[in-house]
Amino acid sequence: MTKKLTKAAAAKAATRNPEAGEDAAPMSNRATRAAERRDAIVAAAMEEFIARGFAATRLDDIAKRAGVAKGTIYLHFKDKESMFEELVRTVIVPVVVKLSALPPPTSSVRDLIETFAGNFLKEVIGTRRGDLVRLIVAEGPRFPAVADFYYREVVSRGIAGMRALIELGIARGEIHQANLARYPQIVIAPAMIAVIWQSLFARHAPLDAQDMLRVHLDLIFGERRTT
Amino acid sequence: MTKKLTKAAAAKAATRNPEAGEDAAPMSNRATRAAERRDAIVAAAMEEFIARGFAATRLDDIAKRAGVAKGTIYLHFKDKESMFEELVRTVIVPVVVKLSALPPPTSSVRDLIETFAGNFLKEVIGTRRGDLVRLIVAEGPRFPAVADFYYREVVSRGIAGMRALIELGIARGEIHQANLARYPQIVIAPAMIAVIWQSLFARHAPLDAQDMLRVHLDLIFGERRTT
DNA sequence: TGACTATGACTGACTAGTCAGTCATAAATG
DNA sequence: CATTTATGACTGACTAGTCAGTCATAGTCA
Repeated sequence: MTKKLTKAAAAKAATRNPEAGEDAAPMSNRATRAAERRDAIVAAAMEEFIARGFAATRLDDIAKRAGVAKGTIYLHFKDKESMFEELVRTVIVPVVVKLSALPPPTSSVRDLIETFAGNFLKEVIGTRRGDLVRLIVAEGPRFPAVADFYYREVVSRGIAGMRALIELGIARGEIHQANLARYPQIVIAPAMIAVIWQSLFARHAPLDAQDMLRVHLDLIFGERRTT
Repeated sequence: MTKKLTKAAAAKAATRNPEAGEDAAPMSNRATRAAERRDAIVAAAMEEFIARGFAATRLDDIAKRAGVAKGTIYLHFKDKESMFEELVRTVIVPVVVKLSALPPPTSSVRDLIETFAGNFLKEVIGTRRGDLVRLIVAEGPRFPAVADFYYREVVSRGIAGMRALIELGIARGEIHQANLARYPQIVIAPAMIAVIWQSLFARHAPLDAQDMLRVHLDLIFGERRTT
Protein backbone atom coordinates (compact mmCIF):
# COMPACT_ATOMS: atom_id res chain seq x y z
CA MET A 1 0.00 0.00 0.00
CA THR A 2 2.45 2.58 1.18
CA LYS A 3 4.92 1.04 -1.22
CA LYS A 4 2.93 2.33 -4.15
CA LEU A 5 2.88 5.83 -2.82
CA THR A 6 6.61 5.71 -2.39
CA LYS A 7 7.04 4.49 -5.92
CA ALA A 8 4.89 7.28 -7.26
CA ALA A 9 6.91 9.83 -5.35
CA ALA A 10 10.10 8.31 -6.67
CA ALA A 11 8.82 8.52 -10.23
CA LYS A 12 8.01 12.14 -9.66
CA ALA A 13 11.44 12.84 -8.28
CA ALA A 14 12.96 11.11 -11.29
CA THR A 15 11.19 13.60 -13.50
CA ARG A 16 13.30 16.43 -12.34
CA ASN A 17 16.42 14.75 -11.01
CA PRO A 18 17.59 11.44 -12.43
CA GLU A 19 19.19 9.88 -9.38
CA ALA A 20 21.53 11.91 -7.23
CA GLY A 21 24.58 9.80 -8.11
CA GLU A 22 24.64 10.23 -11.86
CA ASP A 23 23.96 13.95 -11.65
CA ALA A 24 23.97 15.41 -15.15
CA ALA A 25 23.88 12.06 -16.92
CA PRO A 26 21.05 11.78 -19.45
CA MET A 27 17.95 10.03 -18.27
CA SER A 28 17.49 6.47 -19.39
CA ASN A 29 14.87 5.92 -22.03
CA ARG A 30 12.67 4.38 -19.44
CA ALA A 31 12.81 7.28 -17.06
CA THR A 32 12.27 9.70 -19.91
CA ARG A 33 9.20 7.92 -21.14
CA ALA A 34 7.87 7.58 -17.63
CA ALA A 35 8.26 11.30 -17.14
CA GLU A 36 6.56 12.01 -20.44
CA ARG A 37 3.64 9.85 -19.45
CA ARG A 38 3.37 11.56 -16.13
CA ASP A 39 3.33 14.93 -17.86
CA ALA A 40 0.67 13.73 -20.28
CA ILE A 41 -1.45 12.56 -17.37
CA VAL A 42 -0.98 15.86 -15.54
CA ALA A 43 -1.91 17.84 -18.64
CA ALA A 44 -4.97 15.71 -19.32
CA ALA A 45 -6.02 15.83 -15.69
CA MET A 46 -5.75 19.61 -15.64
CA GLU A 47 -8.04 19.92 -18.65
CA GLU A 48 -10.59 17.59 -17.17
CA PHE A 49 -10.53 19.00 -13.66
CA ILE A 50 -10.85 22.53 -14.99
CA ALA A 51 -13.74 21.56 -17.21
CA ARG A 52 -15.69 19.42 -14.74
CA GLY A 53 -14.35 20.04 -11.24
CA PHE A 54 -12.82 17.39 -9.01
CA ALA A 55 -15.79 15.23 -8.12
CA ALA A 56 -17.33 15.09 -11.59
CA THR A 57 -14.10 14.23 -13.37
CA ARG A 58 -13.74 10.60 -14.44
CA LEU A 59 -10.38 8.91 -14.32
CA ASP A 60 -11.38 7.03 -17.46
CA ASP A 61 -11.60 10.36 -19.28
CA ILE A 62 -8.24 11.49 -18.00
CA ALA A 63 -6.69 8.20 -19.10
CA LYS A 64 -8.26 8.41 -22.54
CA ARG A 65 -7.16 12.01 -23.03
CA ALA A 66 -3.64 11.19 -21.92
CA GLY A 67 -3.53 8.19 -24.27
CA VAL A 68 -2.91 5.82 -21.39
CA ALA A 69 -4.75 2.99 -19.67
CA LYS A 70 -6.45 3.75 -16.42
CA GLY A 71 -4.15 1.48 -14.44
CA THR A 72 -1.17 3.52 -15.59
CA ILE A 73 -2.45 6.50 -13.67
CA TYR A 74 -2.07 4.45 -10.50
CA LEU A 75 1.58 3.83 -11.28
CA HIS A 76 2.14 7.57 -10.93
CA PHE A 77 -0.43 8.64 -8.34
CA LYS A 78 -1.80 7.05 -5.21
CA ASP A 79 -5.41 7.97 -5.90
CA LYS A 80 -7.62 10.63 -7.43
CA GLU A 81 -7.25 12.97 -4.50
CA SER A 82 -3.49 12.99 -4.33
CA MET A 83 -3.36 13.26 -8.10
CA PHE A 84 -5.28 16.52 -7.79
CA GLU A 85 -3.01 17.78 -5.05
CA GLU A 86 0.17 16.89 -6.89
CA LEU A 87 -1.25 18.38 -10.06
CA VAL A 88 -1.71 21.72 -8.35
CA ARG A 89 1.85 21.65 -7.06
CA THR A 90 3.25 20.57 -10.40
CA VAL A 91 1.56 23.38 -12.28
CA ILE A 92 1.82 26.16 -9.72
CA VAL A 93 5.45 25.89 -8.70
CA PRO A 94 7.00 26.80 -12.08
CA VAL A 95 4.70 29.80 -12.38
CA VAL A 96 5.68 31.07 -8.96
CA VAL A 97 9.32 30.65 -9.83
CA LYS A 98 8.86 32.55 -13.07
CA LEU A 99 6.90 35.38 -11.51
CA SER A 100 9.29 35.66 -8.58
CA ALA A 101 12.12 36.62 -10.89
CA LEU A 102 11.94 40.37 -10.53
CA PRO A 103 13.75 42.75 -12.86
CA PRO A 104 16.66 44.83 -11.55
CA PRO A 105 15.31 47.08 -8.82
CA THR A 106 16.89 50.10 -10.42
CA SER A 107 13.66 51.19 -12.02
CA SER A 108 10.79 52.94 -10.30
CA VAL A 109 8.43 50.96 -8.11
CA ARG A 110 5.68 51.61 -10.58
CA ASP A 111 7.76 50.02 -13.31
CA LEU A 112 8.49 47.06 -11.07
CA ILE A 113 4.84 46.47 -10.39
CA GLU A 114 3.94 47.10 -14.00
CA THR A 115 6.45 44.51 -15.13
CA PHE A 116 5.07 42.07 -12.65
CA ALA A 117 1.54 42.77 -13.80
CA GLY A 118 2.62 42.24 -17.39
CA ASN A 119 4.10 38.86 -16.56
CA PHE A 120 1.06 37.90 -14.56
CA LEU A 121 -1.10 38.91 -17.49
CA LYS A 122 0.90 36.82 -19.91
CA GLU A 123 1.42 33.78 -17.69
CA VAL A 124 -1.88 33.58 -15.84
CA ILE A 125 -4.80 35.76 -16.87
CA GLY A 126 -6.78 34.15 -19.63
CA THR A 127 -4.64 30.99 -19.67
CA ARG A 128 -5.13 27.50 -18.35
CA ARG A 129 -3.22 28.62 -15.29
CA GLY A 130 -5.88 31.19 -14.66
CA ASP A 131 -8.52 28.52 -14.87
CA LEU A 132 -6.50 26.52 -12.38
CA VAL A 133 -6.59 29.43 -9.95
CA ARG A 134 -10.35 29.49 -10.29
CA LEU A 135 -10.36 25.76 -9.68
CA ILE A 136 -8.37 26.21 -6.49
CA VAL A 137 -10.84 28.79 -5.30
CA ALA A 138 -13.58 26.32 -6.15
CA GLU A 139 -12.13 23.20 -4.53
CA GLY A 140 -10.04 24.81 -1.82
CA PRO A 141 -12.50 24.36 1.01
CA ARG A 142 -12.75 20.63 0.29
CA PHE A 143 -8.98 20.22 -0.04
CA PRO A 144 -7.30 21.78 2.94
CA ALA A 145 -4.01 20.42 1.66
CA VAL A 146 -4.47 22.39 -1.56
CA ALA A 147 -5.67 25.52 0.16
CA ASP A 148 -2.77 25.37 2.63
CA PHE A 149 -0.24 24.83 -0.12
CA TYR A 150 -1.68 27.64 -2.19
CA TYR A 151 -1.74 30.01 0.73
CA ARG A 152 1.80 29.16 1.77
CA GLU A 153 3.44 29.11 -1.65
CA VAL A 154 1.48 31.73 -3.53
CA VAL A 155 -0.73 33.96 -1.46
CA SER A 156 1.48 34.69 1.52
CA ARG A 157 4.52 35.17 -0.68
CA GLY A 158 2.60 37.37 -3.07
CA ILE A 159 1.25 39.48 -0.24
CA ALA A 160 4.65 39.79 1.39
CA GLY A 161 6.37 40.68 -1.87
CA MET A 162 3.76 43.23 -2.77
CA ARG A 163 3.93 44.74 0.70
CA ALA A 164 7.68 45.17 0.32
CA LEU A 165 7.15 46.94 -2.99
CA ILE A 166 4.49 49.19 -1.54
CA GLU A 167 6.71 50.13 1.35
CA LEU A 168 9.49 50.91 -1.07
CA GLY A 169 7.08 53.04 -3.06
CA ILE A 170 6.06 54.91 0.05
CA ALA A 171 9.66 55.43 1.11
CA ARG A 172 10.51 56.80 -2.32
CA GLY A 173 7.50 59.06 -2.37
CA GLU A 174 5.89 57.32 -5.31
CA ILE A 175 2.94 56.15 -3.26
CA HIS A 176 1.21 58.66 -1.05
CA GLN A 177 -1.18 56.50 0.90
CA ALA A 178 0.79 54.91 3.71
CA ASN A 179 -2.09 52.67 4.77
CA LEU A 180 -1.87 50.77 1.52
CA ALA A 181 1.01 48.73 2.93
CA ARG A 182 -1.44 47.21 5.40
CA TYR A 183 -3.53 45.75 2.60
CA PRO A 184 -1.46 44.64 -0.37
CA GLN A 185 -4.61 42.74 -1.34
CA ILE A 186 -5.95 46.03 -2.68
CA VAL A 187 -3.16 46.22 -5.23
CA ILE A 188 -3.56 42.61 -6.25
CA ALA A 189 -7.35 42.48 -6.24
CA PRO A 190 -8.03 43.70 -9.79
CA ALA A 191 -5.62 41.13 -11.19
CA MET A 192 -7.46 38.36 -9.35
CA ILE A 193 -10.79 39.70 -10.49
CA ALA A 194 -9.49 39.67 -14.05
CA VAL A 195 -8.59 35.99 -13.70
CA ILE A 196 -12.05 35.10 -12.48
CA TRP A 197 -13.75 37.38 -14.98
CA GLN A 198 -12.05 35.69 -17.90
CA SER A 199 -13.21 32.32 -16.65
CA LEU A 200 -16.79 33.26 -15.98
CA PHE A 201 -17.92 36.33 -17.84
CA ALA A 202 -15.60 36.84 -20.78
CA ARG A 203 -18.27 35.67 -23.17
CA HIS A 204 -20.83 38.07 -21.72
CA ALA A 205 -18.54 41.06 -21.62
CA PRO A 206 -14.89 40.80 -22.62
CA LEU A 207 -12.48 42.55 -20.29
CA ASP A 208 -9.31 44.30 -21.37
CA ALA A 209 -7.30 43.19 -18.37
CA GLN A 210 -4.14 44.98 -19.41
CA ASP A 211 -5.88 48.32 -19.73
CA MET A 212 -7.73 47.82 -16.47
CA LEU A 213 -4.52 47.10 -14.60
CA ARG A 214 -2.97 50.23 -16.07
CA VAL A 215 -5.87 52.35 -14.88
CA HIS A 216 -5.54 50.75 -11.47
CA LEU A 217 -1.85 51.61 -11.29
CA ASP A 218 -2.70 55.16 -12.30
CA LEU A 219 -5.02 55.23 -9.33
CA ILE A 220 -2.26 54.11 -6.98
CA PHE A 221 0.65 56.11 -8.36
CA GLY A 222 -1.18 59.02 -9.87
CA GLU A 223 -1.57 59.40 -13.63
CA ARG A 224 1.45 59.23 -15.81
CA ARG A 225 2.69 62.58 -17.13
CA THR A 226 5.56 61.71 -19.42
CA THR A 227 7.31 58.40 -19.92
CA MET B 1 -43.48 15.16 -16.76
CA THR B 2 -43.80 18.84 -17.38
CA LYS B 3 -46.70 18.73 -14.96
CA LYS B 4 -44.42 18.14 -12.05
CA LEU B 5 -42.24 21.08 -12.87
CA THR B 6 -45.31 23.26 -13.17
CA LYS B 7 -46.55 22.02 -9.85
CA ALA B 8 -43.29 22.83 -8.17
CA ALA B 9 -43.32 26.29 -9.65
CA ALA B 10 -46.88 26.76 -8.42
CA ALA B 11 -45.93 25.71 -4.93
CA LYS B 12 -43.12 28.21 -5.03
CA ALA B 13 -45.42 30.96 -6.21
CA ALA B 14 -47.83 30.09 -3.42
CA THR B 15 -45.05 30.84 -0.99
CA ARG B 16 -45.15 34.50 -1.72
CA ASN B 17 -48.61 35.03 -3.17
CA PRO B 18 -51.54 32.94 -1.96
CA GLU B 19 -53.72 32.80 -5.06
CA ALA B 20 -54.41 35.97 -6.98
CA GLY B 21 -58.19 35.89 -6.37
CA GLU B 22 -58.27 35.89 -2.58
CA ASP B 23 -55.52 38.46 -2.31
CA ALA B 24 -54.72 38.93 1.38
CA ALA B 25 -56.47 35.74 2.49
CA PRO B 26 -54.31 33.55 4.76
CA MET B 27 -52.63 30.58 3.16
CA SER B 28 -54.13 27.20 3.81
CA ASN B 29 -52.24 25.07 6.29
CA ARG B 30 -51.22 22.78 3.50
CA ALA B 31 -49.71 25.50 1.38
CA THR B 32 -47.95 26.95 4.40
CA ARG B 33 -46.39 23.66 5.33
CA ALA B 34 -45.41 23.00 1.74
CA ALA B 35 -43.68 26.37 1.63
CA GLU B 36 -41.94 25.68 4.91
CA ARG B 37 -40.67 22.40 3.57
CA ARG B 38 -39.42 24.01 0.43
CA ASP B 39 -37.56 26.56 2.53
CA ALA B 40 -36.10 23.82 4.67
CA ILE B 41 -34.92 22.00 1.58
CA VAL B 42 -33.38 25.16 0.15
CA ALA B 43 -31.57 25.90 3.41
CA ALA B 44 -30.30 22.35 3.73
CA ALA B 45 -29.25 22.24 0.09
CA MET B 46 -27.31 25.48 0.47
CA GLU B 47 -25.36 24.10 3.42
CA GLU B 48 -24.55 20.88 1.62
CA PHE B 49 -23.67 22.45 -1.72
CA ILE B 50 -21.44 25.01 -0.05
CA ALA B 51 -19.70 22.34 1.97
CA ARG B 52 -19.25 19.72 -0.77
CA GLY B 53 -19.86 21.34 -4.14
CA PHE B 54 -22.56 20.32 -6.58
CA ALA B 55 -21.30 16.96 -7.78
CA ALA B 56 -20.23 15.61 -4.40
CA THR B 57 -23.45 16.55 -2.62
CA ARG B 58 -25.85 13.67 -1.97
CA LEU B 59 -29.56 14.25 -2.17
CA ASP B 60 -29.92 11.81 0.71
CA ASP B 61 -27.91 14.17 2.88
CA ILE B 62 -29.97 17.17 1.86
CA ALA B 63 -33.13 15.25 2.65
CA LYS B 64 -31.83 14.14 6.00
CA ARG B 65 -30.73 17.64 6.93
CA ALA B 66 -34.06 19.10 5.85
CA GLY B 67 -35.91 16.44 7.85
CA VAL B 68 -37.67 15.20 4.76
CA ALA B 69 -37.77 12.05 2.64
CA LYS B 70 -35.84 12.04 -0.56
CA GLY B 71 -38.95 11.77 -2.69
CA THR B 72 -40.21 15.02 -1.23
CA ILE B 73 -37.39 16.90 -2.86
CA TYR B 74 -38.73 15.82 -6.22
CA LEU B 75 -42.12 17.32 -5.41
CA HIS B 76 -40.44 20.70 -5.28
CA PHE B 77 -37.64 20.42 -7.83
CA LYS B 78 -37.32 18.68 -11.15
CA ASP B 79 -33.87 17.27 -10.49
CA LYS B 80 -30.61 17.97 -8.72
CA GLU B 81 -29.45 20.41 -11.36
CA SER B 82 -32.54 22.59 -11.42
CA MET B 83 -32.62 22.47 -7.64
CA PHE B 84 -29.19 24.05 -7.63
CA GLU B 85 -30.23 26.67 -10.15
CA GLU B 86 -33.42 27.58 -8.32
CA LEU B 87 -31.50 27.65 -5.06
CA VAL B 88 -29.16 30.26 -6.42
CA ARG B 89 -32.06 32.40 -7.59
CA THR B 90 -33.93 31.98 -4.34
CA VAL B 91 -31.00 33.10 -2.25
CA ILE B 92 -29.53 35.78 -4.50
CA VAL B 93 -32.62 37.76 -5.42
CA PRO B 94 -33.48 39.05 -1.91
CA VAL B 95 -29.88 40.12 -1.40
CA VAL B 96 -29.83 42.07 -4.63
CA VAL B 97 -33.09 43.74 -3.70
CA LYS B 98 -31.72 44.68 -0.30
CA LEU B 99 -28.45 46.02 -1.64
CA SER B 100 -30.15 47.91 -4.45
CA ALA B 101 -31.96 50.11 -1.97
CA LEU B 102 -29.62 53.08 -1.96
CA PRO B 103 -29.81 55.83 0.65
CA PRO B 104 -30.95 59.31 -0.35
CA PRO B 105 -28.48 60.65 -2.91
CA THR B 106 -28.11 63.85 -0.96
CA SER B 107 -24.91 62.68 0.65
CA SER B 108 -21.50 62.64 -0.97
CA VAL B 109 -20.63 59.92 -3.43
CA ARG B 110 -18.10 58.61 -0.99
CA ASP B 111 -20.79 58.24 1.63
CA LEU B 112 -23.02 56.48 -0.88
CA ILE B 113 -20.34 53.97 -1.71
CA GLU B 114 -19.37 53.61 1.92
CA THR B 115 -22.94 52.83 2.87
CA PHE B 116 -23.13 50.29 0.10
CA ALA B 117 -19.88 48.72 1.21
CA GLY B 118 -21.17 48.55 4.76
CA ASN B 119 -24.30 46.73 3.64
CA PHE B 120 -22.29 44.41 1.47
CA LEU B 121 -20.05 43.70 4.41
CA LYS B 122 -22.96 42.90 6.66
CA GLU B 123 -25.06 40.94 4.18
CA VAL B 124 -22.43 39.07 2.21
CA ILE B 125 -18.82 39.07 3.36
CA GLY B 126 -18.20 36.35 5.89
CA THR B 127 -21.77 35.00 5.67
CA ARG B 128 -23.34 31.99 3.99
CA ARG B 129 -24.17 34.31 1.12
CA GLY B 130 -20.49 34.95 0.68
CA ASP B 131 -19.88 31.23 0.52
CA LEU B 132 -22.59 31.03 -2.09
CA VAL B 133 -20.76 33.58 -4.21
CA ARG B 134 -17.68 31.42 -3.99
CA LEU B 135 -19.79 28.45 -4.98
CA ILE B 136 -21.05 30.30 -8.04
CA VAL B 137 -17.49 31.08 -9.04
CA ALA B 138 -16.74 27.41 -8.53
CA GLU B 139 -19.65 25.89 -10.40
CA GLY B 140 -20.36 28.68 -12.86
CA PRO B 141 -18.50 27.19 -15.80
CA ARG B 142 -20.48 23.96 -15.49
CA PHE B 143 -23.80 25.76 -15.08
CA PRO B 144 -24.16 28.29 -17.83
CA ALA B 145 -27.69 28.94 -16.59
CA VAL B 146 -26.29 29.94 -13.20
CA ALA B 147 -23.45 31.98 -14.63
CA ASP B 148 -25.82 33.78 -16.99
CA PHE B 149 -28.29 34.50 -14.24
CA TYR B 150 -25.58 35.76 -11.96
CA TYR B 151 -24.07 37.94 -14.63
CA ARG B 152 -27.42 39.38 -15.63
CA GLU B 153 -28.89 39.94 -12.18
CA VAL B 154 -25.86 40.75 -10.10
CA VAL B 155 -22.69 41.51 -12.01
CA SER B 156 -23.99 43.66 -14.85
CA ARG B 157 -26.26 45.59 -12.50
CA GLY B 158 -23.51 46.04 -9.97
CA ILE B 159 -21.10 47.26 -12.61
CA ALA B 160 -23.66 49.64 -14.10
CA GLY B 161 -24.66 51.00 -10.72
CA MET B 162 -21.07 51.49 -9.66
CA ARG B 163 -20.24 53.17 -12.95
CA ALA B 164 -23.08 55.64 -12.41
CA LEU B 165 -21.73 56.42 -8.96
CA ILE B 166 -18.22 56.87 -10.27
CA GLU B 167 -19.39 59.22 -12.98
CA LEU B 168 -21.30 61.19 -10.40
CA GLY B 169 -18.18 61.34 -8.29
CA ILE B 170 -16.17 62.59 -11.23
CA ALA B 171 -18.78 65.19 -12.11
CA ARG B 172 -18.80 66.43 -8.53
CA GLY B 173 -15.04 66.53 -8.37
CA GLU B 174 -14.83 63.90 -5.65
CA ILE B 175 -13.01 61.47 -7.91
CA HIS B 176 -10.07 62.72 -9.90
CA GLN B 177 -9.32 59.80 -12.13
CA ALA B 178 -11.75 59.93 -15.03
CA ASN B 179 -10.64 56.54 -16.40
CA LEU B 180 -12.01 54.81 -13.34
CA ALA B 181 -15.48 54.94 -14.86
CA ARG B 182 -14.28 52.56 -17.55
CA TYR B 183 -13.51 49.89 -14.96
CA PRO B 184 -15.92 49.88 -12.06
CA GLN B 185 -14.47 46.42 -11.37
CA ILE B 186 -11.52 48.19 -9.76
CA VAL B 187 -13.78 49.68 -7.12
CA ILE B 188 -15.56 46.42 -6.48
CA ALA B 189 -12.53 44.14 -6.62
CA PRO B 190 -11.39 44.38 -2.98
CA ALA B 191 -14.88 43.52 -1.77
CA MET B 192 -14.90 40.42 -3.94
CA ILE B 193 -11.45 39.48 -2.77
CA ALA B 194 -12.64 39.85 0.79
CA VAL B 195 -15.47 37.40 0.11
CA ILE B 196 -13.10 34.82 -1.30
CA TRP B 197 -10.49 35.42 1.36
CA GLN B 198 -12.96 34.75 4.16
CA SER B 199 -13.90 31.46 2.53
CA LEU B 200 -10.41 30.24 1.85
CA PHE B 201 -7.79 31.90 3.98
CA ALA B 202 -9.49 33.36 7.01
CA ARG B 203 -8.04 30.63 9.19
CA HIS B 204 -4.52 31.26 7.90
CA ALA B 205 -4.68 35.02 8.19
CA PRO B 206 -7.84 36.81 9.26
CA LEU B 207 -8.72 39.85 7.19
CA ASP B 208 -10.35 42.99 8.54
CA ALA B 209 -12.54 43.53 5.50
CA GLN B 210 -14.12 46.69 6.81
CA ASP B 211 -10.80 48.37 7.41
CA MET B 212 -9.48 47.24 4.05
CA LEU B 213 -12.46 48.69 2.23
CA ARG B 214 -11.97 51.97 4.05
CA VAL B 215 -8.34 52.14 2.99
CA HIS B 216 -9.42 51.38 -0.55
CA LEU B 217 -11.93 54.24 -0.53
CA ASP B 218 -9.23 56.52 0.81
CA LEU B 219 -7.21 55.54 -2.22
CA ILE B 220 -10.03 56.45 -4.58
CA PHE B 221 -11.32 59.60 -2.90
CA GLY B 222 -8.20 60.78 -1.15
CA GLU B 223 -7.79 60.47 2.60
CA ARG B 224 -10.43 61.85 4.85
CA ARG B 225 -9.62 65.15 6.54
CA THR B 226 -12.63 65.99 8.64
CA THR B 227 -16.06 64.44 8.59
C1' DT C 1 -71.63 19.02 13.96
C1' DG C 2 -70.00 14.50 12.91
C1' DA C 3 -69.08 11.05 9.55
C1' DC C 4 -67.55 9.82 5.35
C1' DT C 5 -64.80 10.54 0.99
C1' DA C 6 -61.34 12.62 -1.96
C1' DT C 7 -57.01 14.62 -2.42
C1' DG C 8 -52.28 14.96 -2.93
C1' DA C 9 -48.25 15.59 0.08
C1' DC C 10 -45.12 12.52 1.73
C1' DT C 11 -42.43 8.32 2.24
C1' DG C 12 -38.45 5.14 1.50
C1' DA C 13 -37.31 0.76 -0.62
C1' DC C 14 -35.88 -0.11 -5.02
C1' DT C 15 -33.66 0.14 -9.84
C1' DA C 16 -30.46 1.18 -13.04
C1' DG C 17 -26.41 3.16 -13.83
C1' DT C 18 -21.80 5.11 -12.64
C1' DC C 19 -17.03 5.08 -11.44
C1' DA C 20 -12.73 4.64 -8.28
C1' DG C 21 -9.66 1.41 -7.63
C1' DT C 22 -7.76 -3.62 -8.41
C1' DC C 23 -5.28 -7.26 -10.44
C1' DA C 24 -4.37 -11.08 -13.64
C1' DT C 25 -2.26 -10.85 -17.86
C1' DA C 26 0.53 -9.01 -21.60
C1' DA C 27 4.16 -6.20 -23.58
C1' DA C 28 8.51 -4.07 -23.37
C1' DT C 29 13.07 -3.81 -21.82
C1' DG C 30 17.87 -4.87 -20.80
C1' DC D 1 14.81 -14.96 -19.42
C1' DA D 2 13.80 -11.99 -15.46
C1' DT D 3 12.04 -7.83 -14.32
C1' DT D 4 9.74 -3.79 -14.90
C1' DT D 5 5.91 -1.33 -16.87
C1' DA D 6 1.39 -1.10 -18.98
C1' DT D 7 -3.21 -2.69 -19.86
C1' DG D 8 -8.27 -2.81 -19.43
C1' DA D 9 -11.89 -5.97 -17.86
C1' DC D 10 -13.83 -6.45 -13.60
C1' DT D 11 -15.80 -5.56 -8.92
C1' DG D 12 -18.15 -3.48 -5.32
C1' DA D 13 -19.63 0.62 -3.28
C1' DC D 14 -22.39 4.34 -4.05
C1' DT D 15 -26.31 7.41 -5.60
C1' DA D 16 -29.87 9.98 -8.71
C1' DG D 17 -34.22 9.36 -9.59
C1' DT D 18 -38.81 6.45 -9.33
C1' DC D 19 -43.20 4.93 -7.79
C1' DA D 20 -46.58 2.15 -5.29
C1' DG D 21 -48.47 2.82 -1.13
C1' DT D 22 -49.69 5.62 3.29
C1' DC D 23 -52.03 9.00 5.84
C1' DA D 24 -53.13 13.71 7.42
C1' DT D 25 -56.05 17.17 5.91
C1' DA D 26 -59.73 19.49 3.10
C1' DG D 27 -64.11 19.13 1.36
C1' DT D 28 -68.91 17.41 1.26
C1' DC D 29 -73.17 16.14 2.86
C1' DA D 30 -76.93 14.98 6.08
